[in-house]
Amino acid sequence: MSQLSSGICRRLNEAPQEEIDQLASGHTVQLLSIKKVAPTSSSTTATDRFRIIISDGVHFVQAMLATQLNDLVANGDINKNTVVVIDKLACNFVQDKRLIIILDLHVVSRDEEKIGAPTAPPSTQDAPAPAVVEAASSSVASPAISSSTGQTKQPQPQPRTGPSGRGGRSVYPIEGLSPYQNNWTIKARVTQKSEIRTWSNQRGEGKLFNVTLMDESGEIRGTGFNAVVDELYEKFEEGKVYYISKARVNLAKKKFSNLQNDYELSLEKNTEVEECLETTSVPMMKYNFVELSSLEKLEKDNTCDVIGVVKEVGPLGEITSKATNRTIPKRDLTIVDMSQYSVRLTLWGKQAEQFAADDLSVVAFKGVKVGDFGGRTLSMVSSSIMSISPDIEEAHLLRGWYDGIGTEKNFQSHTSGSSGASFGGFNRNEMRHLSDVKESQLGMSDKAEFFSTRATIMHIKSESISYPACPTQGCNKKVVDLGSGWKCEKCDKTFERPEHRYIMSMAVADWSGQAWLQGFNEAGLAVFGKTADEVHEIKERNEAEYNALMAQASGVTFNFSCRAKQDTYNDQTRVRYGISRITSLDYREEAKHLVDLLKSPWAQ
DNA sequence: CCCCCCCC
Repeated sequence: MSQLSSGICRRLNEAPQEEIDQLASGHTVQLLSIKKVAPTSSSTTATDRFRIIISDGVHFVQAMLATQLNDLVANGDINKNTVVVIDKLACNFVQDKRLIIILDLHVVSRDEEKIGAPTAPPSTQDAPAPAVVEAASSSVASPAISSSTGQTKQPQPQPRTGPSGRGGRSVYPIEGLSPYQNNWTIKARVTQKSEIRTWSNQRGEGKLFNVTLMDESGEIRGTGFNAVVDELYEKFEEGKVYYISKARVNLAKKKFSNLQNDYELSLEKNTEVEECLETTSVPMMKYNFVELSSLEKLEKDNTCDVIGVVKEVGPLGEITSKATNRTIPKRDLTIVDMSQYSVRLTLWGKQAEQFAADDLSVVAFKGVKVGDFGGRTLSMVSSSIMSISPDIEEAHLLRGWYDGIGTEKNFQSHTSGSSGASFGGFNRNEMRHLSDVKESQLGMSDKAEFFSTRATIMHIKSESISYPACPTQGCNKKVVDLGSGWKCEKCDKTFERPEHRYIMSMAVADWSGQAWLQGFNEAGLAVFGKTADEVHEIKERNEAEYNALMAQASGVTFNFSCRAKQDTYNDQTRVRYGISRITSLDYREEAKHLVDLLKSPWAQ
């Protein structure tokens, strides 16, 4: 049986604020209960908070587990009756309550019985009872603590203990900040500082910037508006540590940040910021990594932290923003992790241009945004941080795994899904035979369904394979021949000549059956190797040559990604299969896939 | 008080 540090619970409950620091570590306690407190947002584990009742065998008190220790609960490392040594804690005085936060601990033993018959410590006039933090939205902490003895405690009046810590400052852990307290100072590292951004909408206009502030207990986002931008923007430097006080604590909007904090700071005109040169106790960066396999559980537009091996570095490209018409450099990376998933991650601007990691580097990303194009994608945003080969445990683990066995692995991509067209590589997991597509009635429900298939073109309806389209980039609407020119109703413009685009219907077959697929411009280009304009011109000029072209296209095999969807035409409802992607067979890839199949568990 | 972050 373990020896507990009897007396510590009572002391934690009674010690004045300035003495708590001396109680901060080395105590052996038993965890009587670990309970998740009401989460503030739906399903993410990132925001879970655990309330723990710790016992010294005589008394028990409540504490919160710092969120960076949540894994201990998730992994089952700590449990009811686990005996641990608290290596670090912080106590935080909130109005008439005190809030104990366990910052670090290690397990002494697990399979223990409950030790002793601990009771709630006697209440004292001088010491506030431990706070119960229910959730971000609770405006008043619950006065009750649950316990095996069924006792409850009433909140005690809060004695105003004087500020402690360096130079008369009361340094609070970020984790303990809440709107219900003033006179705090945090000591935090700026891990990220945004550009100054301006906005203009119905409610007005202005400018702002964000910083991410971090200490050993947690992190919080700070925002400064307008005049505060002028005041503080230059003062903050990424990587430096500051004492910050007199900022307002507001509820955070979770959708726009994955920081583990229910609150954020509004930096005000009178907010005090002073650089602190003693920085050793403040860690450099905090991550809350999610596995790539679990990205589908996150909603679009959430942000997350991921760490992966950069398996592919795409070429530098650029896109033209539809909203602003500006061109923006971009580069796609494909990253993979130990969950054996891969995902595309897009870099923008300078980061896209200057990306220069070695092949197969481990790269950590903080605060990247989740997209749902063809499944799941990730994108850097202004508040994201990319760190190449970071010196952190997760990076070393991943490095070792990848170099050891990861190289040989196949990675599942996030490109199936039912949310959009297929992207990138051909998705073999959605591979169906044509008979299977029909038998399983894909597309017979109300929503579109997606599948891939390898099939051979048997016949192309050759009477009409293209239409005259508007040449405006991205319009593609059919234009009307006015005799004097071609008019686009949508663009309200007349053009000297149209740009033909493919629209074709073709019969394809595999060993199991056949189907009619609808193909558009991309499909025509792949099948004929010519633009629709060129083929149109051939058709006008030389019927025999056109027919030869059609004949040539038959008998060729492609991989198709298709969208199956019901539609009704002339009172007849049927499923149509649209080609969303078509690729020529790459025999090397096909053979590799066959080898993978042979190696897969169900082939053994 | 922002929360846009672009394209397929």
